Amino acid sequence: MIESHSLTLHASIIALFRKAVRIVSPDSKPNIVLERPRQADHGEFACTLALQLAKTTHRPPRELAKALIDALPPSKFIEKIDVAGPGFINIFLTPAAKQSVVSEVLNSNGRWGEINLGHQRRIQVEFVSSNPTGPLHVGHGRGASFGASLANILEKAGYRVQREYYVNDAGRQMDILTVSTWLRYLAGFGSLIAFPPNGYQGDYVTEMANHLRGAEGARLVRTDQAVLQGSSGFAMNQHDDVPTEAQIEAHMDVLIANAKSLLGNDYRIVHQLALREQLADCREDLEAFGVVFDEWFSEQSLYDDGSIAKVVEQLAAAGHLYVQDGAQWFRSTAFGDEKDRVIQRENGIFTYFASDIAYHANKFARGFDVIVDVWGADHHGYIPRVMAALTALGLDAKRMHVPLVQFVSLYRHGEKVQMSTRKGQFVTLRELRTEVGRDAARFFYVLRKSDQHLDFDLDLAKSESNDNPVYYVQYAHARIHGVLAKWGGESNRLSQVALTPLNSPQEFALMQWLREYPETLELAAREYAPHMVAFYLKELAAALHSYYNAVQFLVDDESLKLARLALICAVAAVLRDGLALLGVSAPEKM
RNA sequence: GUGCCCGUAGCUCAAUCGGAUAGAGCACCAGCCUUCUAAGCUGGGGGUUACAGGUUCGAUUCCUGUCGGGCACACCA
Repeated sequence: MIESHSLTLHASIIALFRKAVRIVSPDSKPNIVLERPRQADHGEFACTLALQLAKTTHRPPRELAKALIDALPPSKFIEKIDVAGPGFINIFLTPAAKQSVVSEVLNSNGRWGEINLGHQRRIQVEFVSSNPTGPLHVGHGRGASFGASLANILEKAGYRVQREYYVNDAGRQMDILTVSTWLRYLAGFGSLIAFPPNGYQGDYVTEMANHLRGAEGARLVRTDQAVLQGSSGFAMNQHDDVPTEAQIEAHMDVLIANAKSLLGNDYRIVHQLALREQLADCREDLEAFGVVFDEWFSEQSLYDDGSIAKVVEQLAAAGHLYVQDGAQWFRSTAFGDEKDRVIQRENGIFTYFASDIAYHANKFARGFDVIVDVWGADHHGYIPRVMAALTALGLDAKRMHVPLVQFVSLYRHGEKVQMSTRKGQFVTLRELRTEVGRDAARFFYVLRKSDQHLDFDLDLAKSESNDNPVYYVQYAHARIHGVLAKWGGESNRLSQVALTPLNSPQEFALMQWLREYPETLELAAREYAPHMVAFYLKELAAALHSYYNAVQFLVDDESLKLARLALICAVAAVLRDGLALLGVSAPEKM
């Protein structure tokens, strides 16, 4: 990390206050915090130290504030200090201290905003992790945007980040996809079996069936009687009664079992084809969305290498398991969960919870200092049991964090669009990307707090995409580039120019925003809140547009011109950097 | 029923670990292009922060309760 002048400025002012406290109130050890006042006439920094100390010292805050200011050692950065309101200490920087940020940005080689919050600790961000049973939909898009932006921000904040996708390639949902593909394949050879209501009904399944036919010919065809052997047959068309949920699931169980026994080792061929095609599709889709993973971690591998059996043994050996009704239970209530959880079913099959324990134990074994799981909000009840299991294994569950991303509701023609992956009635991420564009989609997704429901109005996003705030930010960047292009000089020169001509309110406002960039990133990284970066960029763009309308850049006064160009060049650099963190492009022309 | 999240301008949302006069965008009204991009700017109206208490110098923020919305409460994944 570069030694930031901005941070030393911040730190040096805190150091001044620490000295002042030693004189005014030697016994106090307060946590000294500098705030950014919302209003410009409250200075560049504000300190609430006097208000904090008032309680313990039993002295009026304004009097304390005055005493602190008197005791403050002089600083070349500080123009003046005021006491305001109930006892705020407002600090006003000298013009030179404010202007210096411009050359800092321009001389940072694109590293402005880097902070050392992470101290190069290893952090894993796992996100999306959607079942590879169909195309990603708009809900996954939010998780993808959030996770990818968060990972970028954490990297900028000094963490070594690994981006991971957990592939649920081992469960029943994959079996259902496999059977669905096979049934479509059979239908292509004249099978009359009714397609089960809980099968995957999207067109992509038929496509995979065609690929299967191309690769294997008629080799995998079996008779309808054999495929349906042992099923109640409710799903045949002649049946009028509406089947119950349990009947539907039982029917699927029979189909899966029959498929496995009828196809033998060839079942794996169908399974692998479906998995391979879905993963490839998913990866391509995400990459086009600007979301790239370092690792695609297979759930199946945890079965194959015995990891799951191993953690279950570990838990058993530690006395955390018991048997009831033939199933094996984990006593998670001993670790704060509200009820105990089944880890191995009566039929001997491990639950998803079991593989999840093994997966998280594996993450810890890989040596990450911090583990971040980005989950949908509907999984919130799942957190305590995973934490419980990790604690039971002797791992430090506090190193795991689970930011929850709330649902996305899609609106089309003013009506809520119902989404169901199985029935194939959903708007896919791919469709969304095509309709509103990658930049708008990525920005729109992180434009609200992750724990807030997101209403995505497709018509608005499509028909009035010019109103999308992303264009506002990108336009600021394009405008700056336009000016620099018109000027035609060497941008590198600008990092050396004298900045003293910059003294208008708009210029000081812009410089203040530039200085806040690292602080915004620190907060966003701390709180796992990429939306802060999006809001920051809107503010910075607003300050730029305002400035753009107020002054002329290419003026005759050479020193004034260069100083102004240096300022907007620095603004462009920060806009570009911030947009990149969010996976949004920074066009030079619009 | 129990647990978690949420409730802020007409609408969509912010608000820097409790800070100063709660801010933007959209919509509405009035202005600004002979000059570097008007996808822009300037100004204006719009609020009992769901409600009632509590904690303190200070509460949208923390605590309790009520009302309203979402989600979760499997030997599913």
